[in-house]
Amino acid sequence: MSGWGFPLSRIAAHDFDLALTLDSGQVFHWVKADAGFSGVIGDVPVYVEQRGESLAVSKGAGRVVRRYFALDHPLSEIYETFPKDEPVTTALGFCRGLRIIRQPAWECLATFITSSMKQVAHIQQMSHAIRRNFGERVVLGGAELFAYPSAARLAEAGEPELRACKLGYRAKNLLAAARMIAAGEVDLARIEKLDDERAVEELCRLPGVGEKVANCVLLFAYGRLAAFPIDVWIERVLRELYFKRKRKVTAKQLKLFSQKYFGRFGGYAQQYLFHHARKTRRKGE
DNA sequence: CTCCAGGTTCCGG
DNA sequence: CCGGAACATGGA
Repeated sequence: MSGWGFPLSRIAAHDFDLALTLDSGQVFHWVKADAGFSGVIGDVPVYVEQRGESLAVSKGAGRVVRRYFALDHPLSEIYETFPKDEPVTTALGFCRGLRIIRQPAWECLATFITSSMKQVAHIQQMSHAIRRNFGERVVLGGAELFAYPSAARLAEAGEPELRACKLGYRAKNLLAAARMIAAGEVDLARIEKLDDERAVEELCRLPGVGEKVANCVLLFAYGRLAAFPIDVWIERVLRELYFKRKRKVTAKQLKLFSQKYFGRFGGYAQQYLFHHARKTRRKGE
């Protein structure tokens, strides 16, 4: 039993760091609760708590949790494919146990549409506001949680209601994207069948989705572990650590370099470099 | 107050 | 293809 009076069950979780994973900027709605975290996976309210090499999870959620947190990813095999250079080695030492999770495609996509030019803290606020205002309310023990609203649900919202969630100019994009998905103009299930390049192209048909967001979705929702999103942090890392004394380095060059240099699990390397940079960089530098 | 944040889009070289 | 600018909002 947990402190809030719902039953727990235990599942094995080797090479997994729950807190690290939830703090790595992949997903934005989990909250600390008791000795663990509570959140919603799809429409299932879940409590998760790390206990060494296993997890205590709210009863019945074991299978969903295993899949969501990608406990089947072969981390040691993935680490072996990493380039043996200083930046990646340092990031790996900092991030061991961080897993690339498998989020439901729509909520991942929608959340990253709202992420542009926003700090993680603010993305969290927007995610919570959208869930609270439009999402299905679910209950776990005494606590109430909210699922992410479907595309169809958001499609019938008004732009002012979305702006009330502090989305700013992103409201228009999220609304338009929700309408296209709800209308079947873009089919997220079909993305599964496309190769990475085609999938990015298809996702980029949605307003507010460019290459960076599309790659985040491939990586964090579709399990395309080679996808390598290049945001401001990773761009800095690449420029400063891999192109140290180069005059002009274009976006195209950064993309080509990262795709061939980091290999078939480049997404993992990217996430480790990102998280390490974000957590260790002081503002003056 | 200023700076900047897990960008995208549009526009002129 | 490349560099700039506009676009909202709130932490730091």
